[in-house]
Amino acid sequence: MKNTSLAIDFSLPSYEVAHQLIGATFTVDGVGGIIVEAEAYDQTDPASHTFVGKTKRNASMFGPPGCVYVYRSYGIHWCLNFVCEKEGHGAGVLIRAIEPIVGLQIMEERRGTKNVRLLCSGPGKLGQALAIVHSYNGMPLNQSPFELVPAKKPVDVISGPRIGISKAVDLPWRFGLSGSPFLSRPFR
DNA sequence: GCGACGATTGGCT
DNA sequence: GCCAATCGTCGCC
Repeated sequence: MKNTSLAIDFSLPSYEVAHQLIGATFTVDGVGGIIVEAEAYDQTDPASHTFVGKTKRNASMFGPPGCVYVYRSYGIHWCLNFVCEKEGHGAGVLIRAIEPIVGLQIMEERRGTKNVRLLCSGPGKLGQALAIVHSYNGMPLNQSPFELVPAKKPVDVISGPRIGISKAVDLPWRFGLSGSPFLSRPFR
């Protein structure tokens, strides 16, 4: 499948947005790179944080599309999502992996490694490398410190089952840049 | 108030 | 491959 989008349309269903995001460049305070892996979630999905309805934690995912949803994972990591579809729908995309491009040295320092493959190859690592903090929760993507630039050329996108979930494990809502060495795990 | 459990990671066997 | 770390959120008593 080819990603042919010229702009990210966050009013689309989350699986469409996740597909469009592959190949886009995303930075926080000028640090980041190319999104190579993302997963879609929505309210009809038992694996989604929003499946149980609106709560204090997931409230921003029921907010306007094009904003971020930040949550704490396993009491340790900060994970980053983009809100999709329509206010009140509870849909979003988890950003799982980025190919590090800009601000490599800063990311190396934050992550404590010089192995570029280990900088952003997972939602928790990415959160640490880009210094995602809870105060970003609900903030719009189209303004500082965020910058999101769609892929300029079509890229090869592959899909498969999502990772680390126990419900709806068969839904192929994980999307990735074909052949990228910067994925959290390979597609098969 | 209390307990179970994660959209994970990194270190050890 | 297995497992501990670590804590906010949610569900139930």
